[in-house]
Amino acid sequence: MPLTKPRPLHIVIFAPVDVHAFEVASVMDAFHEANSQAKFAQLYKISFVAEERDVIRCASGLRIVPDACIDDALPDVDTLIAAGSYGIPSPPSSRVTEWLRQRSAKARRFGAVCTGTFLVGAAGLIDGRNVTTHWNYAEELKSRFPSARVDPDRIFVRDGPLFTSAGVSACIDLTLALIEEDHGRDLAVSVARHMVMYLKRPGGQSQYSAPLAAQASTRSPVARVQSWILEHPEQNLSLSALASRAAMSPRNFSRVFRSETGMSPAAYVEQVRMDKARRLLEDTSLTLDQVAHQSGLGTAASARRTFLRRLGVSLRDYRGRFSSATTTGDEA
DNA sequence: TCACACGACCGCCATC
DNA sequence: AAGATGGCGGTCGTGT
Repeated sequence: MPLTKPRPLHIVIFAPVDVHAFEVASVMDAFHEANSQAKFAQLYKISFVAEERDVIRCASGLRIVPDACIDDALPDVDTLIAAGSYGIPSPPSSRVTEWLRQRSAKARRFGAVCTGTFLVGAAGLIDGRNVTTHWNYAEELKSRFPSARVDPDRIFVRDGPLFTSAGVSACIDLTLALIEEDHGRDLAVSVARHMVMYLKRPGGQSQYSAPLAAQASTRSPVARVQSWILEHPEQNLSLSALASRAAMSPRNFSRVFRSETGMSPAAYVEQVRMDKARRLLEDTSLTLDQVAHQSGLGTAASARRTFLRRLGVSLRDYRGRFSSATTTGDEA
């Protein structure tokens, strides 16, 4: 019976007319770098989509060919990203706004980089939401979408499943944050290093992307607890324990955590523990019981259940498949 | 494999 | 008055 690899997350990048080539390329490069850095298979499948199948002329004059157009079937979209154009994008066609609405509704998360926020806005997806965009167009965004809460000082804003980023190079910060959210801090650091980027930008707190901000000590109680979880996955991380660490009631902590991170405390804890366990399996020769304990997944038996549920493989099979000691060289 | 126990989540309402 | 917070209880998922 063939082993089930973790299924790659399908990233779909939509480009408008006069797109900033840098934004498309850097987002794709960062996800591609994550694939290269990972020792196992493919973490991300990336599709570049435009309204039509024709070659796109970017604002700079660079010409690129879309993988697909919006009429094509795109199975299992995990993350939908609308790229920005040079200046404020002209209002998208109703085909595009309808496509954005339908795709974002099915995606796990969606959003925009730079002035791409105008596109998701035109699709009605930022009403009542916290968003950002290129600082130069923040006022215009506010006037066009008065119900959206626009914060022009942020590099990256997350509001539930919706994410938006500031201009141009901030889309790399956004991508690093998404990678960290999916696969943990170590991979995000590694990708940032290879792209010669700061994982955490120097400067004010407001510049930090949301998941990365968990590193900072002066952030919200939730961010501090996230940081604690990352450093102590083996400890008691029950809802009540986390809530008391944040000096909140369990009910309120649960509520605030979800509103800030888009996921429940337990889901976040499990993701962090899985990430730790995967690294231990890949990089060490600890016994399965030791891996389970050190990652906070309990016993080898309970960790096995978690692995089967999340990845479809047992710990033993995962190590056999992905451990650096047994890498067969066929990953690509 | 099944039943039971427990914890997490979340809607609802009260309170601050 | 309105938003933030906390408690209760029903439901669901998971571990033993």
